Amino acid sequence: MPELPEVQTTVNGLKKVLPGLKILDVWTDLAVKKPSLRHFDDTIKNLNFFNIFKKEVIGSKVVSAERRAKNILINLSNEKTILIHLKMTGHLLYGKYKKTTAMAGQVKNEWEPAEDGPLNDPYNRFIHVVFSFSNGKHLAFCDSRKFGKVTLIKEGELKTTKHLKDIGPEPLDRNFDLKKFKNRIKERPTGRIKNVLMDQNIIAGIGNIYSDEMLWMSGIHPEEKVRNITDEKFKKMFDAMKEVLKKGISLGGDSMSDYRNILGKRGEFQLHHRAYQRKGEKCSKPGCKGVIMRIVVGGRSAHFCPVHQKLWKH
DNA sequence: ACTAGCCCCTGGGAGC
DNA sequence: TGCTCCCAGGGGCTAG
Repeated sequence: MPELPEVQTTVNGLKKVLPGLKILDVWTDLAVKKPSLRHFDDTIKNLNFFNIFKKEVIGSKVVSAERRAKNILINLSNEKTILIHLKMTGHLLYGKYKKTTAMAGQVKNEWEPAEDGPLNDPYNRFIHVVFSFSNGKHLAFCDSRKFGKVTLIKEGELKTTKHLKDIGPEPLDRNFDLKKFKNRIKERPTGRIKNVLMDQNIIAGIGNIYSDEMLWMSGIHPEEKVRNITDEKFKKMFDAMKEVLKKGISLGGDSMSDYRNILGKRGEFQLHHRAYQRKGEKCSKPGCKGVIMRIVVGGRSAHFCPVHQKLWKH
């Protein structure tokens, strides 16, 4: 599940390869397959709008790439920005692709990695959008469940677009200190901490994996009400948040599921899970005798240790 | 303010 | 081998 560390890993890769490249073409299969181009969001919801998108980006150069929350922003020389949200199963792949057009009498119109392209991993085969660049390489948007979105943001609308305007502060910003963290979280005093941490409008970029991990580390039950959390616990949770997100980035993200970096390679954070997807396993906290369990919180699975992550008692 | 529930979507795993 | 059923979940949405 792409969360902040996975999106950052992708953006770190894009920063190295995209700036200066001119976009020559854009292809999608979403135009010919039902249910059309919902992936291109409001402004680009049908083929006509995809053609507008194409017209807007072809011929411009990539200036820079950045991350905001779980969104990838690719800034273009025409002062527009391509916004990509990977949602659950999306990732971007950079390298050489070849287009296959015909097979067994049927018109096929798909792309596959060339030998020197991104790794031909089974999870890298769901290609739905391909950008072609002036250096002969491609950027492919791969997304098995097709939840991801591609949008074009016009000049001056980055601050006001609905995709970004309500997003909370970046947890790894130097300026984002314990006091600000606490104030943001406490805006939802009756909320359950797991839900509040994953609310993008409170803090940006945290999803199911990293919220489970930071709560495990700080010894807080995922259903704990925010108003019950002590200052001491806030400090632990804040430190755990920074640690776990930085660790995720340094390990190249989490590839327990289908996330891959832009070269098609796995990250390694999944090898360091303490809670997420460890239901039934012994808690790895030294001295703790708990067994990790799974419950549903806010419609999402939450994994935690019932021994060292107890609910506050009244 | 908050929650539950539904929806988008489809590969993969379990069960038969 | 192949069928059916269920699950995963980010985020948008509605209804309560």
